[in-house]
Parts: sequence; structure tokens; C-alpha cells
Amino acid sequence: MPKPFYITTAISYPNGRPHIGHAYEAIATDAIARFQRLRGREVFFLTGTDEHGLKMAQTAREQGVEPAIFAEQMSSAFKQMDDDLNISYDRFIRTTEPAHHRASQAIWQAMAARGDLYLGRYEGWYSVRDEAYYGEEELVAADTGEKLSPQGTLVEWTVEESWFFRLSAYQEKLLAFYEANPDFIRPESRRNEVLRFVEGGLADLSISRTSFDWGVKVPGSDNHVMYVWLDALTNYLTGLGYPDDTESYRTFWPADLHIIGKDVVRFHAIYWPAFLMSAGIELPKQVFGHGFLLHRGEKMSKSLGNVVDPADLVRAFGVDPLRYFLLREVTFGQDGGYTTEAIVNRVNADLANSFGNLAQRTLSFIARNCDGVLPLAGKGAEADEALLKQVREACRTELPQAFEALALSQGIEAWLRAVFACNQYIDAEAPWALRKTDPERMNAVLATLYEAIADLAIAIQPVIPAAAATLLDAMGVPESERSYAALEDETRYSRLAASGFTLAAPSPIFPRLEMPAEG
RNA sequence: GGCGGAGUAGCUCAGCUGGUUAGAGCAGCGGAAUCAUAAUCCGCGUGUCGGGGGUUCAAGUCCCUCCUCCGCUACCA
Repeated sequence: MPKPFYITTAISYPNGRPHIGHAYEAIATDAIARFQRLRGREVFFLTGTDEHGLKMAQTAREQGVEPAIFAEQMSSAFKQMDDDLNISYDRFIRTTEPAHHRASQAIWQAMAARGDLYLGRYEGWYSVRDEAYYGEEELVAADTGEKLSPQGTLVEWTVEESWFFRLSAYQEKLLAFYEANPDFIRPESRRNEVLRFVEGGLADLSISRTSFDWGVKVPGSDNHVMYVWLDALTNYLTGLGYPDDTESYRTFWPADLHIIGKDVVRFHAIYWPAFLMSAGIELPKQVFGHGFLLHRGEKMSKSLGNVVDPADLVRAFGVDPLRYFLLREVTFGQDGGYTTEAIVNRVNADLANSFGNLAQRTLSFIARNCDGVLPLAGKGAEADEALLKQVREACRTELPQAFEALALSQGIEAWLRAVFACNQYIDAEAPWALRKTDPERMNAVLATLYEAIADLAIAIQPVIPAAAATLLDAMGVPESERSYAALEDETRYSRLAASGFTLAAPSPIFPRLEMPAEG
């Protein structure tokens, strides 16, 4: 039996609407989850929203609604985004769920039982108005000489009671863990940053607040709420039923892969394993920090006004083209750029012109000239074997190996090379000429292409699931024969041909995109 | 300042432990074909591989140095 696979996105902090960064993380994680399912593994894919904390409370107040109502509205916007993007999550978790409060309190108690929590005091420059602490360097001096927050509100040095986590006690244990598990943090450059940081020494972490109450209550200290990150990270356990000894917890913990943004690497690569060590829970196997998407080379920000709603991109380009673009164009783990032109060019070149048109020209040729009856396979001419060999290599080996290593764009590139090979083959063999001179050979060529296209469609399912399914449906490939294991079965075509399946006149799966007037 | 990345054709980037004339895609130019979504196929690149120095029979590929850009340098997430 293949091993089960537990994968998560970071949960999104929904104090604003979802943007392309959230979409990117969801899409990448979804592609990996779908890939592992196709490999035959039992997959649990968790995503959701992180709804506590000061910012949520503040934003809700600005909008004049209760935090719970605001969180509900925003969370559903994120869930809607996932659904719009065809994200195949198994559970969408919300940290405001009672089950999550219970899990967070359970891990707290486990950490307390270890003796890693103590009551201390947290101090800093606090703005009563903003209900927030600010760092010394963030402050600005008022004309009167008083210190002001970046918002221009008065701050004063404040001391507050707080629970602390003995993070300092975990420095050596973490370093030993990184040493023993070199792949725990990826990509490599993130790992280096984490190592340096931890080597530089770890101070204890303040993990509760009394200055606001929108959060998970600290067991035994009702006036404290937990530091949002302790609460947020615990979602990965809640998702499986922790603290109960559930079936899914036993099956899926420890997590195989946390997909996160590079901005939250520290929380996942340092705090999270330390919390788990303290609670006596097994550690996840890998944390992967992906890059940011830049629009025209600029970081997206509200002040620049270049925050893009993923729903608009879906409307403009379609779900699968958008998914394809992001996974193909951006090297996973690095920052990537996108522009309207880049999306249109990439999608037209790869999906419409190369792959879509390959399918279209082949299927419509069969529909038109063979009455939709699948042609008889050939006797294994050299060119046919060479093409199938290359396509199989790409679909069975190159793409899967790359995806396994999270080199998503490289895997897609290998797939695309096989698509190119098919177009070269069809031009070299020219079945439209063979139709008059050598129908038998024409049949062999068409059969070869049919087999190749079906393999290509199966292999690319993680990236463009809906379009691949449409194509496979049209080609009569049964749903039971769309896994990666089915790629190994070379009798599929002959069985399908013998089944009496007939091909209907196809319609293009990827229409060419037009450049919008202004993007 | 310290640490870590990156700087390769017009654009986006591959180039792992040093070794045939430095590669791919896109864009551009020329040609072929006409089955197909005017899509496809073939051909065409004299690039100081950021600058300089060094190691080596041999260096984008190792060492030193300089320049530029980016990230991290703790308790908002």
C-alpha cells in the first residue's frame, strides 16, 4: 500500500479579501495533492482561515461588525476562492471552530505539562488606541516630543502579564533536528536563513495577550488569549481530529508537507517544531516556502493599488489556463512575475497552439475521416515507437519525478517537450497525405497519436484538472483508467478501440486568449 | 554591519559534483505544409556567461575582490 499523504496550505489570515498570492499557494498545493492522489496515495489536503488576533478584531471594528460576523464573511470569501480555483481540499478549517479551540487548549496543556510555560511580563511601546505594541524603530516623534505610533497615535511603555514559552530550551534540539532532517526546510536558501537565525540564539516567546480577547482562551487564565501563531499552527492538528485519537489522525499525522509563503517560514520551521517537541507530538516531515508573485516586477500592495482579485483573473483567462500559467511560469520556491501579456502568451503558445491544437487536429481528423472509429494500431514502426517512448518517458518518469521533488515547472516543461514531439511527428508523418496513398499507415499514425495524447492528458491532470477531464471524456478514457498506474498499461488503446467507442466531433479545449484592451 | 540568494541571448530562464563549437521557450526574420483553434513543422543567435584578479591542461561552473538587486536579521500577521 502506498503511504498516506497529508498536505496543507498555510491558513489564510482573512482581514482582507483573497488576492493572487493566496490563489497561487492554493493552486500549487492543489496540484501536489492531486498528483499524489494520481500516484495512488491516500491524500488529506487541509486548508482554511486563521481568524483570531488583533488585526481581525481591529478590522472588524473599523467595519462596525462583530469579529465573529466579520470572520464568517471573510472566511467564506476564501472558501469561495478555493472553489472557484477547483481546489480539491478535503477539509476547510476555521480557527474559530469549537473543535479548534479545544485542540489549541490541548496542545497548550501538553506544553504546560512539559514545564515549558511560565507566567512573565511582556513590555513594550503600546498604543491604547490601536491596541497594539510597536517596535522602537517604528515610532515617530511628535512635535511635542512625545512618541507616536506609525498611525500617529500616542504610545506609552506598558507592562502586561503574559505567558511565555521556553523556546530558548529548544535551540539545540532544533539544530539537531535540522541536521538529522536536511530536507525539513526547503528550498535550501530558506533553510540557511533558519539555521543562522537559530544559531544566533532563541529568546523565549510571549504566547498570550491580555490586551484583547479575540482568540482562544488560555486554559486556567481566562483573561488571556493565545498568541495567534500558537493557535494558527495548531490547525494542522485540529484538521485531523486532535486531541482525539481519531482514525484520520493515526493515518495522516505527521504531516508530509506544509506549503507556506516565504514570509512565514520562521513560524513553521522554528516555532512549530518547538511547540510540537514540547507537546510530545511527532514533527512534520517538510516545510516548503514558496515565493511571491510580482506584478510587472512590483510587489503587490494596497497602497500601490495593484492588488488583483483572483476571481477577475479566472473570469479573464479561465481556471485551468491560470493554474497552468502560475505553475509553468514560476519556478516553485522562487518569486515569480506575471503580467497580462505573459499569461496570454504562455497560455496561447503552450495550451492553445501546442497541446490543444494537437488534440483538436488529431481527434477531428479521426472524427471526420474514420467516422469516429478508432483506427487500427500499427505494427510498431520505428517512428511510432520512438514517439511513444518519448511521451511515456515524460509522463511516467520525468513529470512525476519532478513533481515529487516539487520542481513543478520543470515537470511541466518535460511534459511540454513531449507535446512538441507529437506535433513534429504528425507533421513528419502527414496522415492527411497518407489518407490517399497508404490508409493502413495513416491508421497506425493516428492510433499512435491517440495513445500519446491520452497519456499526456492523464499526466497533466494535476495542473489542469477540468480541461484534462474534458479531453479524456471526449476520448472515451474511462475514469478508472486515469491514474498514473494506468500509464503503465499499454493495452488501454486496443481495449478502447475494441470496445466500439466512437469519437464525436471534438471542440477545442483551450480557445486562444485575446489580449484585453488594458490590463 | 552580519548571514543567505541572485546577476547567462530582446524577454523569461536551464546549465548538478569544472571538460566536446554556452542551451531552451517566447518574441523576430525566412521557408514548408494545409489535417487543425491562421494553429503546426523546418532553418536563422559573433551573447564581454555583472567587473577585475587567481587556481587549473581546462571555469558561467572553484577561490579572492569589487559593483548592483533581493531576502533574513524575533514576538502585526
